[in-house]
Amino acid sequence: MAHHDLQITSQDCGDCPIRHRAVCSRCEADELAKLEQIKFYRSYQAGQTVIWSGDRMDFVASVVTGIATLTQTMEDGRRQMVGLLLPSDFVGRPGRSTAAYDVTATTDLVMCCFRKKPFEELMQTTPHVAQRLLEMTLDELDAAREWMLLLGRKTAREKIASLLAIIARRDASLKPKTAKGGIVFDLPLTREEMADYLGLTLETVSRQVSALKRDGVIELEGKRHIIVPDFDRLMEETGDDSDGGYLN
Amino acid sequence: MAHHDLQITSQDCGDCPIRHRAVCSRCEADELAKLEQIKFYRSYQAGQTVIWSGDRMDFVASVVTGIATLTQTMEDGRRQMVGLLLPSDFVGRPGRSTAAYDVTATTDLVMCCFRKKPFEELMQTTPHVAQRLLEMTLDELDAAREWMLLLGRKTAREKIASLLAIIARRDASLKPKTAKGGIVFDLPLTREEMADYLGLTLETVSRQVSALKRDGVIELEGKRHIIVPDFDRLMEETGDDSDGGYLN
DNA sequence: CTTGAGCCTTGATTCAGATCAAACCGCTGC
DNA sequence: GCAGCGGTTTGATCTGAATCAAGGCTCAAG
Repeated sequence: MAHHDLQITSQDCGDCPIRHRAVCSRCEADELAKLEQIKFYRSYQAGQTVIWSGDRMDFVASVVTGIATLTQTMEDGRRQMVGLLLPSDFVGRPGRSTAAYDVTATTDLVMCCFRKKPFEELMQTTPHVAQRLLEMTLDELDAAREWMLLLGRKTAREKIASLLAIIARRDASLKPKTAKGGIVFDLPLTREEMADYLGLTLETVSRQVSALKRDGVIELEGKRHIIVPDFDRLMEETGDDSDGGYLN
Repeated sequence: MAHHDLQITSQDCGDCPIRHRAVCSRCEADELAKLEQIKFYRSYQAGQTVIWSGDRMDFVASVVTGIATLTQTMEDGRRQMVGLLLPSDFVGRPGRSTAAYDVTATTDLVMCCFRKKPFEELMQTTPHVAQRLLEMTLDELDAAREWMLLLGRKTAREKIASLLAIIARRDASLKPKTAKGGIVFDLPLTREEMADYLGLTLETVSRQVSALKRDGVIELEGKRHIIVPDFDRLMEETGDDSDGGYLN
């Protein structure tokens, strides 16, 4: 309801950290100029709700920095995360006027927003935005289907290992290049959020993280900082095919 | 490997049963003519595999009649269905050269195929195909997220009720209009396929179907023919919000 | 009419993960 | 210094669905 969002000094798209990955990545200079005219930034603090499911939503947006989650909640409170939004990911759906999911900032978050109407018009006239959005949506659909296999058929231990592998990979693709021979990253999620992601309880998440630590698959520094001494070993624990099969 | 597909007499797009729902639904006469030039039909018998995951796939296609499934399989044989393809649904991904999932015909199946190269070129030149494909992909993504809630958080009974409701609804939207006061349809899936859809075992599926029957939520005629005397009652069993919330 | 294959149901038992319960850790604010 | 709180761990117990194991139904082929 109330927006606690801060206005941010407008920024040049040329300097944007997600310029080459987001929905605008295919745009030529003239298209970018048009986008720049209708864009505005919003910031949210960690823990804040960006939108509630069912609320009117008159903008679409890209995550610039920080992490947000998409969740669905049943009447009795059971929750399932259905999307984990990292920088460059897209929020909202052209052609839909209300939000279908709760969107929550899990870290401090900056989003680059476009009012929906102008954005939709722009999609009609500049094919590069629509093209890129289709590509991103297809990628998300693939990710959702991978996630369905995890939810439907994997054991608790495999689920945890899979989530760690996913975060490690995504993290690696954002960071320039970390020291080799041991992947290191911070969990951006609480145990409860991990549980909502994986379709488990937070107690089971905690137990299985401890078990992976006990078995030497991971090391912990504090509760959030993860060290993976042997990534292949972690991959074995995910239950996935060894050959990731990420061919085009 | 071997294709047991039959060639079908070419058909006029104007008479096509999915003309107004498939990826071609937005096309003008001239665009349709171009599509018509590169299309060809393929038929598969119930049970046949259309494509294996990892296989080269040089076409994309629409389901014209019949039902197909998308499934993922783990090395040890655990299977999860990740897509249920009804008439007008789209198969394949522009810009990808190998199949990501197993595609199987669960009933006799006719697909309208387009060679990938020409289809991709056509997408560049005729915006209506790309637009419609984006819309369909976004719909699929929403369905996948609904499915994730089901897999992660619903009980076996709720899963069965949800699947029956989904099939009933999809069925109703294809058929012109059935007699009111009691929805009636045939299950297009075996118990095992239902289990693969829901992340359950076939025994649990069988037990819960029996339980819903015992409790009067559904009636059975044979093993596949379902009668739903009170659709609201079935909806209560799904665990979903009563107000479907399907506002645009 | 019998046989067998595919599909389905039902029962007995087991077990992975949920639930219930307690306590711990690392903060922040006083 | 310590009270309080959010996040986390760990233990004990329970339970829903998996697993293991028979049979049953239907239909097609012999």
